[in-house]
Amino acid sequence: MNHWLFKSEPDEYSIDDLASEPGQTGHWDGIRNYQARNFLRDKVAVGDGVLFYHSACKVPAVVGTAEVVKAAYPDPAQFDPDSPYFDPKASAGAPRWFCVDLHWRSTFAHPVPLAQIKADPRLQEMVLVKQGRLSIQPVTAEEWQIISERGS
DNA sequence: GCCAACGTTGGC
DNA sequence: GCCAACGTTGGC
Repeated sequence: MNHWLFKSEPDEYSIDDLASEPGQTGHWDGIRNYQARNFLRDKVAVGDGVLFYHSACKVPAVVGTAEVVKAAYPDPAQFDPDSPYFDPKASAGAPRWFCVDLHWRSTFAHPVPLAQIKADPRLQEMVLVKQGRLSIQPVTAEEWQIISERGS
C-alpha cells in the first residue's frame, strides 16, 4: 500500500465536504497538472492512504486522512464545455485528465500545520517541503506515521 | 527545441 | 495582496 498527500483548497473542497458526501465517498477531480496526473493515473491504487491537506487558506495543514476506493478513470469534466475544467483537446478515445474516488477515513483532532512539518527534521524530505506546488505527491510510510500520530 | 512571456499555485 | 517558484504556451 502506498501513501499520498492530496491538496485541496478548503473553500473549494474541504475534508468536511468529503465527510458529508453520501457514503462519505467523493470524486477527486479537476486535476490539471501533468505531474499530478501521472501519479494519479499510474500509481494511485485502491487501498492507498491519503493525507488530506488544506492549501491556500489561513493555516495550511494536514487535516485528516482518506482512502482510495476507486482507481483512475477519465475525469468527466474535461468533456463538458460548460465546465471550468473543460479541455478541448481531450476526447473520449484519448482522455487527458483523470480522477479517483476517495473515502473519508478520519478528521484530525489536531490538524498538523505546514509550519510544524517544516520544523520537524524528520519531515524535511517531504515533497510538500521541497517543492511547493504539487497537488498530488507521494508520502513515505514513516512520514505518514509521524503526521497521523501527531494529528490524532 | 529554445526561450520569453504569461499564467497559476500557494505561502506569507 | 504580494511575490517566488514553478508550469505552460507559442513564436521562431
